[in-house]
Amino acid sequence: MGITRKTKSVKSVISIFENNSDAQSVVHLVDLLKREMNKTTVYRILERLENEKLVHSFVGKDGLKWYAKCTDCCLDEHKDIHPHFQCKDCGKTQCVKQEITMPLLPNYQIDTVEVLFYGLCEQCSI
Amino acid sequence: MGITRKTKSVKSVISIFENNSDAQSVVHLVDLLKREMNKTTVYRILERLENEKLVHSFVGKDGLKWYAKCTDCCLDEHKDIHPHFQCKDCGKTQCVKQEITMPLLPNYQIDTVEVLFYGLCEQCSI
DNA sequence: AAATTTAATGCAACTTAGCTGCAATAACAA
DNA sequence: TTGTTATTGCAGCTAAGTTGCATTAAATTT
Repeated sequence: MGITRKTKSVKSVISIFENNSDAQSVVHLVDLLKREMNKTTVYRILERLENEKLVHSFVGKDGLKWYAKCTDCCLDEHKDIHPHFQCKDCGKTQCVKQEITMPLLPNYQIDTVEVLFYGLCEQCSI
Repeated sequence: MGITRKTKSVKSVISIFENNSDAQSVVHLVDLLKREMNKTTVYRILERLENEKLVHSFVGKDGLKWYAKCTDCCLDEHKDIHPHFQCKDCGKTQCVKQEITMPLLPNYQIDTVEVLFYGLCEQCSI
Protein backbone atom coordinates (compact mmCIF):
# COMPACT_ATOMS: atom_id res chain seq x y z
CA MET A 1 0.00 0.00 0.00
CA GLY A 2 1.28 3.38 -0.94
CA ILE A 3 3.12 5.04 -3.78
CA THR A 4 5.39 2.29 -4.95
CA ARG A 5 6.03 3.52 -8.46
CA LYS A 6 7.20 7.01 -9.37
CA THR A 7 5.52 7.21 -12.74
CA LYS A 8 5.58 10.22 -15.04
CA SER A 9 1.99 10.98 -14.01
CA VAL A 10 2.74 10.79 -10.30
CA LYS A 11 5.73 13.12 -10.66
CA SER A 12 3.59 15.51 -12.66
CA VAL A 13 0.93 15.71 -9.94
CA ILE A 14 3.51 16.09 -7.18
CA SER A 15 5.26 18.91 -9.03
CA ILE A 16 2.04 20.93 -9.11
CA PHE A 17 1.88 20.88 -5.33
CA GLU A 18 5.58 21.65 -5.06
CA ASN A 19 5.29 24.69 -7.27
CA ASN A 20 2.23 26.10 -5.56
CA SER A 21 1.40 25.97 -1.89
CA ASP A 22 -2.28 26.70 -2.54
CA ALA A 23 -4.86 23.97 -2.29
CA GLN A 24 -6.06 22.54 -5.60
CA SER A 25 -9.55 21.36 -6.41
CA VAL A 26 -9.67 17.99 -8.12
CA VAL A 27 -11.68 19.55 -10.91
CA HIS A 28 -8.89 22.05 -11.51
CA LEU A 29 -6.21 19.40 -11.42
CA VAL A 30 -8.07 17.20 -13.88
CA ASP A 31 -8.36 20.14 -16.25
CA LEU A 32 -4.75 21.16 -15.73
CA LEU A 33 -3.52 17.67 -16.52
CA LYS A 34 -6.01 16.64 -19.19
CA ARG A 35 -3.36 16.54 -21.95
CA GLU A 36 -1.05 14.42 -19.82
CA MET A 37 -3.33 11.88 -18.23
CA ASN A 38 -6.84 10.55 -17.82
CA LYS A 39 -9.09 12.02 -15.15
CA THR A 40 -9.41 8.63 -13.50
CA THR A 41 -5.65 8.59 -13.12
CA VAL A 42 -5.72 11.97 -11.40
CA TYR A 43 -8.31 10.74 -8.92
CA ARG A 44 -6.32 7.60 -8.21
CA ILE A 45 -2.98 9.33 -7.82
CA LEU A 46 -4.47 11.83 -5.39
CA GLU A 47 -5.96 8.99 -3.39
CA ARG A 48 -2.55 7.34 -3.15
CA LEU A 49 -0.77 10.57 -2.28
CA GLU A 50 -3.26 11.07 0.52
CA ASN A 51 -2.69 7.57 1.87
CA GLU A 52 1.01 8.33 1.83
CA LYS A 53 0.20 11.52 3.73
CA LEU A 54 1.95 13.66 1.15
CA VAL A 55 -1.26 15.61 0.66
CA HIS A 56 -4.50 15.99 2.58
CA SER A 57 -8.01 16.62 1.37
CA PHE A 58 -11.05 18.56 2.48
CA VAL A 59 -14.42 19.62 1.13
CA GLY A 60 -14.83 23.21 -0.02
CA LYS A 61 -17.83 25.46 0.48
CA ASP A 62 -18.87 24.40 -3.03
CA GLY A 63 -18.93 20.73 -2.07
CA LEU A 64 -15.90 20.02 -4.27
CA LYS A 65 -12.92 18.06 -3.05
CA TRP A 66 -9.71 19.97 -2.52
CA TYR A 67 -6.18 18.76 -1.94
CA ALA A 68 -3.22 20.52 -0.39
CA LYS A 69 0.35 19.57 0.26
CA CYS A 70 1.18 18.55 3.81
CA THR A 71 3.85 20.95 5.04
CA ASP A 72 4.00 23.42 7.86
CA CYS A 73 0.21 23.36 8.03
CA CYS A 74 0.29 19.86 9.46
CA LEU A 75 3.80 19.12 10.59
CA ASP A 76 3.10 16.43 13.13
CA GLU A 77 0.99 14.25 10.87
CA HIS A 78 -2.61 15.06 10.26
CA LYS A 79 -3.77 17.09 13.18
CA ASP A 80 -7.42 17.14 13.98
CA ILE A 81 -7.87 20.85 13.78
CA HIS A 82 -6.59 22.14 10.52
CA PRO A 83 -8.38 25.21 9.17
CA HIS A 84 -8.63 26.17 5.53
CA PHE A 85 -9.54 29.38 3.82
CA GLN A 86 -11.50 29.77 0.59
CA CYS A 87 -11.91 33.07 -1.26
CA LYS A 88 -15.44 33.62 -2.50
CA ASP A 89 -14.16 35.96 -5.20
CA CYS A 90 -11.12 34.41 -6.84
CA GLY A 91 -11.51 30.89 -5.46
CA LYS A 92 -8.02 30.84 -3.97
CA THR A 93 -7.98 28.17 -1.30
CA GLN A 94 -5.25 27.55 1.20
CA CYS A 95 -4.24 26.12 4.53
CA VAL A 96 -4.50 28.45 7.49
CA LYS A 97 -1.36 28.50 9.55
CA GLN A 98 -2.93 29.19 12.85
CA GLU A 99 -3.70 27.25 15.97
CA ILE A 100 -7.33 26.79 16.82
CA THR A 101 -8.83 25.56 20.03
CA MET A 102 -12.11 23.74 20.03
CA PRO A 103 -14.59 23.07 22.78
CA LEU A 104 -15.15 19.47 23.79
CA LEU A 105 -18.50 17.87 23.10
CA PRO A 106 -19.37 15.78 26.14
CA ASN A 107 -20.27 12.16 25.35
CA TYR A 108 -19.18 12.55 21.75
CA GLN A 109 -16.06 11.02 20.27
CA ILE A 110 -14.71 13.58 17.84
CA ASP A 111 -12.24 12.36 15.22
CA THR A 112 -11.70 15.49 13.21
CA VAL A 113 -12.84 19.07 13.17
CA GLU A 114 -13.02 20.68 9.76
CA VAL A 115 -12.82 24.44 9.82
CA LEU A 116 -13.41 26.43 6.66
CA PHE A 117 -13.05 30.20 6.59
CA TYR A 118 -14.98 31.72 3.71
CA GLY A 119 -14.61 35.29 2.53
CA LEU A 120 -12.17 37.53 0.70
CA CYS A 121 -8.44 36.92 0.50
CA GLU A 122 -5.81 39.61 0.84
CA GLN A 123 -5.90 40.47 -2.86
CA CYS A 124 -9.67 40.50 -3.23
CA SER A 125 -10.41 42.48 -0.07
CA ILE A 126 -8.50 45.55 -1.23
CA MET B 1 -38.69 37.61 -2.95
CA GLY B 2 -39.25 34.84 -0.47
CA ILE B 3 -41.91 32.34 0.45
CA THR B 4 -45.02 34.03 -0.73
CA ARG B 5 -47.22 31.00 -1.12
CA LYS B 6 -47.82 28.37 1.55
CA THR B 7 -48.39 25.44 -0.75
CA LYS B 8 -49.03 21.89 0.31
CA SER B 9 -45.44 21.01 -0.62
CA VAL B 10 -43.95 23.89 1.34
CA LYS B 11 -45.93 22.94 4.44
CA SER B 12 -44.80 19.37 4.03
CA VAL B 13 -41.12 20.32 3.96
CA ILE B 14 -41.47 22.68 6.89
CA SER B 15 -43.21 20.03 8.98
CA ILE B 16 -40.23 17.71 8.59
CA PHE B 17 -37.97 20.27 10.21
CA GLU B 18 -40.54 20.97 12.90
CA ASN B 19 -40.80 17.33 13.86
CA ASN B 20 -37.06 16.71 13.96
CA SER B 21 -34.36 19.07 15.08
CA ASP B 22 -31.64 17.11 13.27
CA ALA B 23 -30.15 18.37 10.07
CA GLN B 24 -31.43 16.72 6.90
CA SER B 25 -29.44 15.94 3.80
CA VAL B 26 -31.14 16.99 0.59
CA VAL B 27 -30.76 13.45 -0.69
CA HIS B 28 -32.68 12.18 2.30
CA LEU B 29 -35.38 14.80 1.96
CA VAL B 30 -35.86 14.04 -1.73
CA ASP B 31 -36.25 10.38 -0.90
CA LEU B 32 -38.54 11.07 2.03
CA LEU B 33 -40.82 13.22 -0.10
CA LYS B 34 -40.64 11.34 -3.39
CA ARG B 35 -44.30 10.30 -3.27
CA GLU B 36 -45.45 13.83 -2.54
CA MET B 37 -43.38 15.97 -4.85
CA ASN B 38 -40.72 16.13 -7.51
CA LYS B 39 -37.08 16.34 -6.47
CA THR B 40 -36.74 19.65 -8.31
CA THR B 41 -39.48 21.00 -6.08
CA VAL B 42 -37.62 19.89 -2.97
CA TYR B 43 -34.48 21.69 -4.10
CA ARG B 44 -36.41 24.85 -4.92
CA ILE B 45 -38.39 24.90 -1.69
CA LEU B 46 -35.22 24.47 0.37
CA GLU B 47 -33.62 27.33 -1.53
CA ARG B 48 -36.57 29.56 -0.72
CA LEU B 49 -36.70 28.50 2.92
CA GLU B 50 -33.03 29.38 3.19
CA ASN B 51 -33.59 32.82 1.66
CA GLU B 52 -36.32 33.32 4.20
CA LYS B 53 -33.84 32.29 6.87
CA LEU B 54 -36.14 29.56 8.15
CA VAL B 55 -33.40 27.03 7.54
CA HIS B 56 -29.68 27.19 6.92
CA SER B 57 -27.44 24.94 4.88
CA PHE B 58 -23.94 23.58 5.09
CA VAL B 59 -21.77 21.01 3.35
CA GLY B 60 -21.20 17.67 5.05
CA LYS B 61 -17.97 15.72 5.21
CA ASP B 62 -19.23 13.77 2.21
CA GLY B 63 -19.76 16.89 0.11
CA LEU B 64 -23.54 16.60 0.32
CA LYS B 65 -25.72 19.56 1.15
CA TRP B 66 -27.47 19.54 4.50
CA TYR B 67 -30.22 21.74 5.87
CA ALA B 68 -31.23 22.47 9.42
CA LYS B 69 -33.94 24.53 11.04
CA CYS B 70 -32.85 27.89 12.39
CA THR B 71 -33.67 27.87 16.09
CA ASP B 72 -31.58 28.16 19.21
CA CYS B 73 -28.52 27.25 17.20
CA CYS B 74 -28.65 30.58 15.46
CA LEU B 75 -30.89 32.85 17.45
CA ASP B 76 -29.67 36.22 16.30
CA GLU B 77 -29.86 35.54 12.59
CA HIS B 78 -27.13 33.63 10.84
CA LYS B 79 -24.10 33.95 13.00
CA ASP B 80 -20.74 33.51 11.43
CA ILE B 81 -19.58 30.73 13.64
CA HIS B 82 -22.06 27.94 13.72
CA PRO B 83 -20.63 24.45 14.28
CA HIS B 84 -22.23 21.24 13.12
CA PHE B 85 -21.67 17.66 14.07
CA GLN B 86 -21.83 14.63 11.79
CA CYS B 87 -21.69 11.05 13.00
CA LYS B 88 -19.48 8.86 10.86
CA ASP B 89 -21.40 5.79 11.96
CA CYS B 90 -25.12 6.52 11.82
CA GLY B 91 -24.94 9.71 9.78
CA LYS B 92 -26.87 11.74 12.34
CA THR B 93 -26.08 15.38 11.73
CA GLN B 94 -26.98 18.27 13.96
CA CYS B 95 -26.28 21.80 15.04
CA VAL B 96 -23.82 22.18 17.89
CA LYS B 97 -25.12 24.45 20.59
CA GLN B 98 -21.85 25.83 21.71
CA GLU B 99 -20.01 29.11 21.34
CA ILE B 100 -16.79 28.99 19.41
CA THR B 101 -14.16 31.67 19.19
CA MET B 102 -12.06 31.97 16.10
CA PRO B 103 -8.78 33.72 15.51
CA LEU B 104 -8.76 36.67 13.15
CA LEU B 105 -6.95 36.34 9.85
CA PRO B 106 -5.15 39.65 9.29
CA ASN B 107 -5.90 41.30 5.92
CA TYR B 108 -8.62 38.80 5.17
CA GLN B 109 -12.33 39.58 5.20
CA ILE B 110 -14.03 36.52 6.62
CA ASP B 111 -17.75 36.16 5.98
CA THR B 112 -18.43 32.79 7.52
CA VAL B 113 -16.58 30.08 9.34
CA GLU B 114 -17.89 26.58 8.80
CA VAL B 115 -17.01 24.19 11.56
CA LEU B 116 -17.80 20.52 11.18
CA PHE B 117 -17.15 18.06 13.97
CA TYR B 118 -16.86 14.52 12.65
CA GLY B 119 -16.89 11.42 14.79
CA LEU B 120 -19.24 9.33 16.88
CA CYS B 121 -22.45 10.62 18.42
CA GLU B 122 -23.65 9.80 21.91
CA GLN B 123 -25.44 6.65 20.74
CA CYS B 124 -22.67 5.33 18.53
CA SER B 125 -19.80 5.97 20.94
CA ILE B 126 -21.19 3.66 23.59
C1' DA C 1 -67.61 32.95 -6.15
C1' DA C 2 -65.78 33.46 -10.63
C1' DA C 3 -61.99 35.45 -13.08
C1' DT C 4 -57.30 36.77 -13.18
C1' DT C 5 -52.52 36.86 -12.18
C1' DT C 6 -48.34 34.77 -11.51
C1' DA C 7 -45.71 31.92 -8.16
C1' DA C 8 -44.99 27.18 -7.78
C1' DT C 9 -44.71 22.63 -9.67
C1' DG C 10 -43.81 18.45 -12.76
C1' DC C 11 -41.35 16.58 -16.19
C1' DA C 12 -37.73 15.40 -19.02
C1' DA C 13 -33.45 16.20 -20.22
C1' DC C 14 -29.07 17.91 -19.00
C1' DT C 15 -24.45 18.81 -16.47
C1' DT C 16 -20.82 17.52 -13.68
C1' DA C 17 -18.09 15.06 -9.92
C1' DG C 18 -16.57 11.01 -8.97
C1' DC C 19 -16.33 5.85 -9.46
C1' DT C 20 -15.75 0.98 -11.61
C1' DG C 21 -14.19 -3.00 -14.43
C1' DC C 22 -11.18 -4.57 -17.49
C1' DA C 23 -7.72 -4.77 -20.93
C1' DA C 24 -3.32 -2.57 -22.15
C1' DT C 25 0.93 -0.45 -20.64
C1' DA C 26 5.04 0.61 -18.21
C1' DA C 27 7.88 0.61 -13.63
C1' DC C 28 11.14 -1.90 -11.63
C1' DA C 29 13.30 -6.05 -9.77
C1' DA C 30 15.66 -10.21 -11.04
C1' DT D 1 16.28 -8.46 -21.22
C1' DT D 2 12.53 -10.54 -19.25
C1' DG D 3 8.74 -11.22 -16.01
C1' DT D 4 5.73 -9.51 -12.55
C1' DT D 5 2.31 -6.55 -11.27
C1' DA D 6 1.24 -1.69 -10.17
C1' DT D 7 -0.53 1.82 -12.92
C1' DT D 8 -3.08 3.76 -16.59
C1' DG D 9 -6.66 4.59 -20.36
C1' DC D 10 -10.98 3.98 -21.78
C1' DA D 11 -15.74 3.65 -21.85
C1' DG D 12 -19.49 3.59 -19.41
C1' DC D 13 -21.80 4.29 -15.22
C1' DT D 14 -24.02 6.60 -10.81
C1' DA D 15 -25.77 10.21 -8.34
C1' DA D 16 -26.27 15.26 -7.00
C1' DG D 17 -27.91 19.08 -8.52
C1' DT D 18 -29.69 22.27 -12.41
C1' DT D 19 -32.51 24.18 -16.37
C1' DG D 20 -36.33 25.33 -19.58
C1' DC D 21 -40.83 25.16 -20.39
C1' DA D 22 -45.56 23.93 -20.23
C1' DT D 23 -49.05 23.18 -16.63
C1' DT D 24 -51.20 23.85 -12.15
C1' DA D 25 -52.82 26.08 -8.22
C1' DA D 26 -52.30 29.90 -4.52
C1' DA D 27 -53.84 34.26 -3.63
C1' DT D 28 -55.77 38.58 -5.18
C1' DT D 29 -59.22 41.24 -7.59
C1' DT D 30 -63.62 42.03 -9.45
